[in-house]
Amino acid sequence: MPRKMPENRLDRIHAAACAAFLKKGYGGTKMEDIAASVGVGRSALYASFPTKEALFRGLVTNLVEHALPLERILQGIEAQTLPEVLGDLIARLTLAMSKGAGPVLHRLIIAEGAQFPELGRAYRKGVLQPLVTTVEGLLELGVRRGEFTAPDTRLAAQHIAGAMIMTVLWPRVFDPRASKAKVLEAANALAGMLLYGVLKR
Amino acid sequence: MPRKMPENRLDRIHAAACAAFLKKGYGGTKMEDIAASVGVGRSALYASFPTKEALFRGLVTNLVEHALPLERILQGIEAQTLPEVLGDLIARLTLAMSKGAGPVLHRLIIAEGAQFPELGRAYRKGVLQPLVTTVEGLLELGVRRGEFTAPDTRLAAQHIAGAMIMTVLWPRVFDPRASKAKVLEAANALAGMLLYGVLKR
Amino acid sequence: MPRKMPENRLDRIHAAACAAFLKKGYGGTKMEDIAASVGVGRSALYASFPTKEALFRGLVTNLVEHALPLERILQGIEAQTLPEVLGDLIARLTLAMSKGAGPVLHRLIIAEGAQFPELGRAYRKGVLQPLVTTVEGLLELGVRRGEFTAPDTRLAAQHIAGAMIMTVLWPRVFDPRASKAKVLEAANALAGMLLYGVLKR
Amino acid sequence: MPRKMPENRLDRIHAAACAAFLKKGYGGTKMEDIAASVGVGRSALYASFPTKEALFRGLVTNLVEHALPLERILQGIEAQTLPEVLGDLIARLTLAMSKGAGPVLHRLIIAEGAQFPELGRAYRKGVLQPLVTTVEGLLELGVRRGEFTAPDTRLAAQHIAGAMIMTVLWPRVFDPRASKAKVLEAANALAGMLLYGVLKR
DNA sequence: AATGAATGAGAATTCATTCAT
DNA sequence: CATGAATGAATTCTCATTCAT
Repeated sequence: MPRKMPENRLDRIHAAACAAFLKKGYGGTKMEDIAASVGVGRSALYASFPTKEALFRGLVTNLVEHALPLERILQGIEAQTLPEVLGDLIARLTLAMSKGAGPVLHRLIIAEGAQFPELGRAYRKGVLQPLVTTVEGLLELGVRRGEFTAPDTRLAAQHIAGAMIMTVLWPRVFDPRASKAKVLEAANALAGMLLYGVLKR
Repeated sequence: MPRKMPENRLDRIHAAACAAFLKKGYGGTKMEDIAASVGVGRSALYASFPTKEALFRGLVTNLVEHALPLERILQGIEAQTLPEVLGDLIARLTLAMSKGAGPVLHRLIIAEGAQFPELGRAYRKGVLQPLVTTVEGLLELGVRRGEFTAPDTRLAAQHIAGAMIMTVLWPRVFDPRASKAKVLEAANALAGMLLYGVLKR
Repeated sequence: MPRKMPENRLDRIHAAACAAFLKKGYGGTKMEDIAASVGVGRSALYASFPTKEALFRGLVTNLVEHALPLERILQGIEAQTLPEVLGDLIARLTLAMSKGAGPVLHRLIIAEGAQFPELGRAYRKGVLQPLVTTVEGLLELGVRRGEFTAPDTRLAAQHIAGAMIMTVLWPRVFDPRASKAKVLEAANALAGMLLYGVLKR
Repeated sequence: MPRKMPENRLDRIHAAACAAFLKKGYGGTKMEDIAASVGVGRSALYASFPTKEALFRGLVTNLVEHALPLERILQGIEAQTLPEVLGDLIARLTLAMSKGAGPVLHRLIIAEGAQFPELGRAYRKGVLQPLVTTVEGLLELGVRRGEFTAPDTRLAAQHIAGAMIMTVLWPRVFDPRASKAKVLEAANALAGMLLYGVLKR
């Protein structure tokens, strides 16, 4: 069986690297960890990537590209009113970002962003900016319409984006034993809180 | 004049290590980086710490101990009504955690927590739990009094805590060029949003 | 052609390590000494042994196992009378122990035994005890038969064993310029002296 | 009490170094080991010796000078017949060499002689040669008188010297639990065996 | 294309030695 | 003089990367 399936070889490496980098960080991950996880020898990895750094960059770049399914989520929103749209966006996007390798990306950027400035830039451009901009757009529209209130829409959008990311990160980083099932609840609760606050009306 | 001040030697090492670990992470930081920053030779560090790992653990443990000036902040709050108390707590604590080495700790835990499980535990016990518990306590009281609304006070408290941490982290991690002056504004804006939401009443 | 013979790699390392440890002792031997002698880079050694200490232990353990060809020697003895058997044993065993890496072991144990207690134990169990016990057995038999005289057979056996080891060690340690050709003579002379003493009858 | 007794400072260092080098060998002994044992700081040693090597050389040279109390022993011998003189010499010298730091020297030379050739030479010249020569002299005299028999008096003398050294070494190196009380017995038994052999007459 | 043996550039750590006090 | 802090050279061990097969 020398011809297994070289097609998704790259994907399998990415998956293995993803898990390894998540657990040990860039510096703590050995090429052997990844190779063993894929089931090949160290040297085989070098057929797909010239260096460990290239592998890492490729992985993160790839994650960035799929991290924010904005368009898919936006198209799926059927709500009519602006507040409902924003709430749906927050809840659905948070949920979507929690799936699969989503949480990994944020963690890697927080951990290694300073050492790989261009990855930080790519993340900001590909994830943070679109997210913040989209939210800010909705907020501004709402403020103009008198439906939302926010002294500084950009700051508010940043806080909303940050809270979403933190919600995605929480079970992985701060609560290892958390049941994955709670993700949906958490996303909805977040949306509610950001829209209505905790103050009873 | 290296023979002059062995008094605060440990503090100086901690400060240098703090900066280095923040920038490069644990694995990426060389003892030489720290030593050079302190202004001594590599081996001088070993007079204060037996290993690099011990230095890291000591640093993080120290950061954990000073990360959450809960009591000081609580005593400083003069507000009377419950909503004002919670808002003050969020704003002041977020501001306090943004000072000095505060942001470093969160970043290190997110980055290296998986490799140093006991540090993760110490962080959860010394920072996360007190913060979440305190906020949850206020929320529950408010809910009982009919002043707050929250379907799941624990989840809400987690979200609030998470948002505070993310606010602390944001300028360091996601927005390197952000002016430090905005921290106060950001903290206040966060408190406002979490209390009132973005929905106009 | 370094890719040619990984077969006896371990043996070659052992041989090189043997020579190096003999000349410089454990502490004085650098991994590089051994590597250079084998003709490989430092790191190649770590494919065969996890640490320098493991290499040393492995070597000594190996030497212990082959240090005392008691059975082979005993089977080769054709003498009939007990005195002749003992004399043959002393002479032949001393000669055999002088061959190859034999002398190295005794020297290493004397030099490093205190730092590696378990190696000392292995040496006592694998070399000293069998040798002393065998000699003591012959002595006791002879004493019972009235052919030997020894107030304390165990002490006598220890002295005989010690004299044999010293004879093996002498040319290497105390007389670097001694011709190797004298080994046979020395072994025979030792056997004669231990049997008959120097006193003329 | 800043002026304790710097007189015997050198002796105390020698004693401490002796114990340390015996236990760990030259390479394995740290200056701190010795300093701590003397009860001073590392740097204080450098007032007495310029380097670790000089300390070691000085120690060994000193030991060599006192290792073989030939004259004292010879003067103490009251025996009249040649065999008795030789027997007394062997027994008394072996006993004398077992006292104090005696065994240390032989062990150090066996262990480190190859790394310090001049110490080996000093040992051969100051210990081995006088011992072998003296014994050989007695043997030759005895052979001429018809009292001793030895095909090769030099070889016989070497064996006797070697057996004596080994007897001195045995309890320290090969039998750590041996009671020190047995030394006298062992010395006498050795003398008997070397004179008369084990063969019953 | 894949392997595994080999490499060499580090990185942490140790320790003899120095020197200001 | 003695000390303790500091140093820097050495040494072990690791790991990304290469290359003959």
